[in-house]
Amino acid sequence: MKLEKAAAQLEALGNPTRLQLYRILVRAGDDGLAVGSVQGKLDIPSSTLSHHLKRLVDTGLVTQERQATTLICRANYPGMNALIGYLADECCADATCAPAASKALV
Amino acid sequence: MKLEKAAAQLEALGNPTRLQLYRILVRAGDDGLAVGSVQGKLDIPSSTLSHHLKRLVDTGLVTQERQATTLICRANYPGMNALIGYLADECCADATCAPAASKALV
DNA sequence: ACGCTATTTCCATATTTTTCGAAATTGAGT
DNA sequence: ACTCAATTTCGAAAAATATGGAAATAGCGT
Repeated sequence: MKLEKAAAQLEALGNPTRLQLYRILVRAGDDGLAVGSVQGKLDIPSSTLSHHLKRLVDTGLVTQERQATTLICRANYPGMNALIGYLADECCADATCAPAASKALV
Repeated sequence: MKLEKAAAQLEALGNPTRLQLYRILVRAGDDGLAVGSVQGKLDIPSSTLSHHLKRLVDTGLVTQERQATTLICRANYPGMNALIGYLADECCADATCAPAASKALV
């Protein structure tokens, strides 16, 4: 994982609306969720939602798949895990990282 | 961990310069690093560095401690772990999270 | 082809972020 | 008090982001 990519993903998640959006997709699981359904849950204009979604897709945190007229969105778990791995790796490079939490990631 | 706080921390790390800065502090370990030393490694103007550092401190990812005229900066490991925990928690809320990695965090 | 629904793109604006020189501040040490 | 070094604050300009209305597009079903 390159620093630039990690930063882009972190920035993508670093917006309350997008973090909430991502969380909704995570909750939806493997079935994913149509853009319209997400919109219903977030109650924001479709154009705004589309912009945020694009950001998440572009950074590799979300994938999309067409099903007829609707677009199914899914959280990209491996992508998130790579990011978490990157952070944990940084965090524990020094081994003084307090909790055993991220060590389990190694 | 509240969504707002998580988003603020993610946004703070979501800037290449700040992520690099944070990484430098992580590498420095418990001894921490003076602002001036960090500046030497990053080669950016002090005022710019100060702004970035403030952002990391404000979001709780970095702590600072005065030692005479120099300010020692340290990565806040527990803070980072809380963030990683939050992300992992989100990621695995659905249990379809592919790798076993973040499961170990629970 | 037409109509319908879902979603995106275009465009424009308000806000926030990034950047950094210059000036101010802080805290020894003398 | 004075000076030097370290760091922050001020002020300001350029760039990026966030937001959303309106128009365009895509893809069925008829």
